[in-house]
Amino acid sequence: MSPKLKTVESQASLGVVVPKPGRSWGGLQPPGRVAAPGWDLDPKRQGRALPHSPWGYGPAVGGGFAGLDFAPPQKPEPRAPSAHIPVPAHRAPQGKARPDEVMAAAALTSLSTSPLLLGAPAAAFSPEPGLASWQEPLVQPPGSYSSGSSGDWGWDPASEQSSPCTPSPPLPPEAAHFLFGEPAPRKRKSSVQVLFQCLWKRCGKVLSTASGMQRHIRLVHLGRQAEPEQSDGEEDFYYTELDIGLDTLTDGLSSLTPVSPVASTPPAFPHLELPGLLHPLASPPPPVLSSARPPQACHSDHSYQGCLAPPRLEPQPGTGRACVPALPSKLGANLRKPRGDAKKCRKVYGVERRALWCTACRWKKACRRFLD
DNA sequence: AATGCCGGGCG
DNA sequence: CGCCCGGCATT
Repeated sequence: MSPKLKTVESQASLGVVVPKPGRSWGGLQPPGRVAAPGWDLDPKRQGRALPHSPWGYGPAVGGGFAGLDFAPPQKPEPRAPSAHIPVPAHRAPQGKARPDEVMAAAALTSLSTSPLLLGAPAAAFSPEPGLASWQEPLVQPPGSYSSGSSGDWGWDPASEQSSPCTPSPPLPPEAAHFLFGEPAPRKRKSSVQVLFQCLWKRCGKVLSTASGMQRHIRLVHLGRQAEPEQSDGEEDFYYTELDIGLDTLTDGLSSLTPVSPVASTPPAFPHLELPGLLHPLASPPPPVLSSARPPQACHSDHSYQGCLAPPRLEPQPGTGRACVPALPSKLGANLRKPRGDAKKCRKVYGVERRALWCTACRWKKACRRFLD
């Protein structure tokens, strides 16, 4: 009879995705990245049936939500946000190393633990090379501004108005650390920064810690005040992780080749909470470019991981294109937009996870999540 | 071939 | 409107 049973899909996605009435965006992402579990769907024809359980990422997660009748997800196993990345506690100096090696090792060890050599921030990371350390208390110098929000920073593309430039101090060294790499100075290579992005409809807030994100969701969206302890874990459902290739960032930031002259208005990436750094585009003329703002860490290509354009960076649809100073709007020309090179939902999530795309993308419209 | 998305159709 | 897709420009 009916050729396509699209209703099935929509219901499936909506039903599953929306634990609460009124919310429709179901950009939920399985814990951890791309586990791409049982999506045995055929992206081609097939009426794009969704996988049997869009968010049932395997039993490992506790299989809380596989059906339509799902209730607020069972706490899917306290997702240790960045617990993956097993950092060997320490490369224990081998007993039988050559003397010089031992020396080197010793030197390194002392280096990494000596506060003196590291300047101030020593306090920020525990002696134990830890993710744990940065996850929570990071970005918070012992005695300085410790406002209500206990230690997670974040920036909020959507509710920008709140305070684009929170009265924040010059940017403590810790922050720099955070920006440029990892919390702990060691653990150099192939590092991945994990951020947490709120998936609530028009929010998109990004925080550095899962706990912070949970709190955000709990308070702002769920309107609860409950103690985190007695949370039922529903918040988990409303945010996702963003992986950010730090290497990319570091590269970009440190070795800024004097390229990308004008126009290139790359999406600022999340951690640039620095008031001035943010909004290279939305803000008026660059108040002189002293030596300040680096062109930006990534202006194209492979660095998209670090450039996940924060959803909705633009101030308002109404104001028209206040940004993009140059670019003599060749709009007159019927030409389409040159096709921004920002990675769109499709690329980011892949066809298989179409359900995670923004609506626009799903409808084959201009992507609204990763604006150019 | 894959992507991004305009233009347009349908309920 | 929301939703979807044909089809075309781009990559």
